[in-house]
Amino acid sequence: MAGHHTITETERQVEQKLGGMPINFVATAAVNNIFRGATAVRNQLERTVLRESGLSWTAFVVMWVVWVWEPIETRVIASEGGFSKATLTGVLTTLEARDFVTREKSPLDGRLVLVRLTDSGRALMETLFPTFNAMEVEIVSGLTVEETQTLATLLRKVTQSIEENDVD
Amino acid sequence: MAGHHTITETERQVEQKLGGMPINFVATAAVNNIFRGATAVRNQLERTVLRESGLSWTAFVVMWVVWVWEPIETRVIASEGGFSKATLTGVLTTLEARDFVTREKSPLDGRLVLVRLTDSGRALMETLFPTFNAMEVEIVSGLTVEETQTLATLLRKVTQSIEENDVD
DNA sequence: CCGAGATTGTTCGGGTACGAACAATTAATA
DNA sequence: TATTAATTGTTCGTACCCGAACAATCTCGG
Repeated sequence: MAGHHTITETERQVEQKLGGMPINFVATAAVNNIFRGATAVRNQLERTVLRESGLSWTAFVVMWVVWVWEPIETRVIASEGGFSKATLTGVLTTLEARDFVTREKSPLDGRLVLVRLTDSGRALMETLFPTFNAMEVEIVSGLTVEETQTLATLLRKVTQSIEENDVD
Repeated sequence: MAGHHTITETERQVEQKLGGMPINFVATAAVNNIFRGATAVRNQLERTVLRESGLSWTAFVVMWVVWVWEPIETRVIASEGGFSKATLTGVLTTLEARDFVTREKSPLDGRLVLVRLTDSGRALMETLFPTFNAMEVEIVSGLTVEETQTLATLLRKVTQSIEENDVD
């Protein structure tokens, strides 16, 4: 399913479209695969483990961060999860309506909102996370432990490099 | 900005939440980093090169696939891009309204729809892709060429493994 | 021929996803 | 202590994003 065309086939086509323009296909391949991998992983997890609980990927990430660090400020959740605060507002509203989390104003800083899991949310994560982790293991089962660690390290380098440049 | 908490800190918290349950943190780290990396890469490209052209990430991917392979059937675009056909319908409608692509029924199979770039769409890609590629190069600039290739290879393995299991 | 079954793109409904504008609150500065 | 500046979460508008249901179309056994 991963693409009907081979890589060299695609490269040949692109080179032809651009005449002699120098294109770095190694960089293109890496970026392409990051995104294709992320989509595949996300869809796989949403279609299997998350399906029965009715959580989207993002909702699960929010639940996980809150579960580990509660009480936690919303700005930290957004930063930790890698999405915007506007997105987080919507997801938190959904999770609150399903009685998985609660929102409360910080007593020390009126601008901040603290998020906690409800008992029901905590119970969900205690059964969901082990199942989720089992699927994560299956997802990287084609890689050795060393390769899995290398993958994580390389991706962390890319992410850090982007986020450092962002500050400029 | 990539997370206020260190990895070991998080692992300690999770282990405490789950008592003695065996969790594979290497798999978790890999999956986390795939997704954080993809989000960072996508946002970076959307905020820089894609911004001025008014294309979203997905719209660009569609444009790119069509540019390389036109005329192309919509089902191939969806498969190649890694998103659902429902998503593609919406994106194609947007791109058609902006006069970047055209849709036409296949003369051989009435169920299929063939997509092509307009002259305007082709002109856009010819100037946009080199710029896009330059940013891709910058994104992986923290990695050596060998590391970049390794990253692509490992991600391809993960994606393939998922998509092979999907068929079952 | 023909009807059951498979395939394709669209529609629909609900849930993200983002930037920009906003009001509330706190911090910084004179 | 005022007044400006910075920070935070929400709202708004627009654009994805997916699964499920659907109509149109093709396939293939009989």
